Amino acid sequence: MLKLVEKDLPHPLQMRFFDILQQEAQEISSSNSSNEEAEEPQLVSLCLGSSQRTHDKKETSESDDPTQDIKTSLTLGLDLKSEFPSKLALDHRRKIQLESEAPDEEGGRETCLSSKTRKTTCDGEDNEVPQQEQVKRARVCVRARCDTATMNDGCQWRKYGQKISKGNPCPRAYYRCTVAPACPVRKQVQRCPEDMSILTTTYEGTHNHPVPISARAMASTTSAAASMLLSSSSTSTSDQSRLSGSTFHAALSFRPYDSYSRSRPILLQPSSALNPTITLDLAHDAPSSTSTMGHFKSKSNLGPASLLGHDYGSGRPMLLPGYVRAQAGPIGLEKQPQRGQMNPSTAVDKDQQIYSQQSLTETLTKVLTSDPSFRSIVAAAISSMVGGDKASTGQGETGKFGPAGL
DNA sequence: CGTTTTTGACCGGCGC
DNA sequence: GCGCCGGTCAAAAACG
Repeated sequence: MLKLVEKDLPHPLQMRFFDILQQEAQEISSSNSSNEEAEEPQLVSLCLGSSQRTHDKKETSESDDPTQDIKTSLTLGLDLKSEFPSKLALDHRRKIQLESEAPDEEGGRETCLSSKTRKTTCDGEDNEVPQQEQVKRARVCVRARCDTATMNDGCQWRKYGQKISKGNPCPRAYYRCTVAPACPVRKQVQRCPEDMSILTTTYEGTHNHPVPISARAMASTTSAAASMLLSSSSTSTSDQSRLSGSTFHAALSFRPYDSYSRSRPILLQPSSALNPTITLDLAHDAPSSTSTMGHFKSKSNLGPASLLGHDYGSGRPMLLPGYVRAQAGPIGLEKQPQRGQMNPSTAVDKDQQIYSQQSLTETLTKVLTSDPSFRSIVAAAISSMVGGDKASTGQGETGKFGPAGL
């Protein structure tokens, strides 16, 4: 059970921040048929997973229509159920099970995330695991200028692997959240080869524990972004008409996040990956460290080309709304009570970095949650991508997000 | 000595 | 079927 303790709220700004998030949540919930979430709006476990489609096509009724796959994989939102861990910590659960019981009792279920996971068995609860957990999860990719090895998002992470990915000389590091032993959240960190000061952090999964205050900014940011995918999927495509007038430069994309760190910021690229990935580009036109968020950018290889970054507005990086700029600097966030060990090896000026990153993520969240024009853009992009068929795609648990976020 | 990081091996998915 | 690739595991090393 994931409850957010209001008393943890450190600062009026945070309160305001959460207000915005809750407003957004209400919007979303009202626009979706989801009902159970509305009962306990304070329970915040963001489920970025997709629904209606299993991760392994072998398990599903295989769909010949790729667009159908996309349609059914767009569900994002909060999972407010109490059985959260059983739903979201599958691979960790597997690990626990392996430690405590005989492994591989019956390798029938293939609901876990990783390929390895599929090799071993998730426990019997899997029967109750919604399909949402069987699909690849949405990912939120954050690009930001960062001098340290990882962005300090407030959570504790443990590195469990590193790989050199093809096409990028910079190694990709794999981290998992260690705030809670069974937290399924993972992140991947990779530097942009073209600009080593830009760090690409991809978050996947949902924390199954209350996130530290210091982590809520990022968690909420990524939650909001992911929720945007969901809420937008039920928005009319007529919103596309608003694109050209929008302040934001955005394109939506569902593509292998892996290719994200490549050179082209917007890339139309075929993909079989079903992980919806939304990218928050904080690095564009932003001075390092105190970066005002350059713009929000998400990309789609599936959406119409007109959405891919060159068709609405001037095509130039957007200008931020005034309030964003105003808050771009370090703002009154409480100093982190616990900083975790995000980056033990670096951090010469850690405080400054923390401040700037927190302000950055918070500002981003505000953009995501409060700017209707942006919502429209994303909505239009998704709508076009899914062929306008929203609402009907079985968004069982959708439409909510809250401070706990990812 | 417990925890974290490193790093080679392993596995499954996917494209050819 | 084969090879490439991304992601994860797990033993060893490093660290505090």
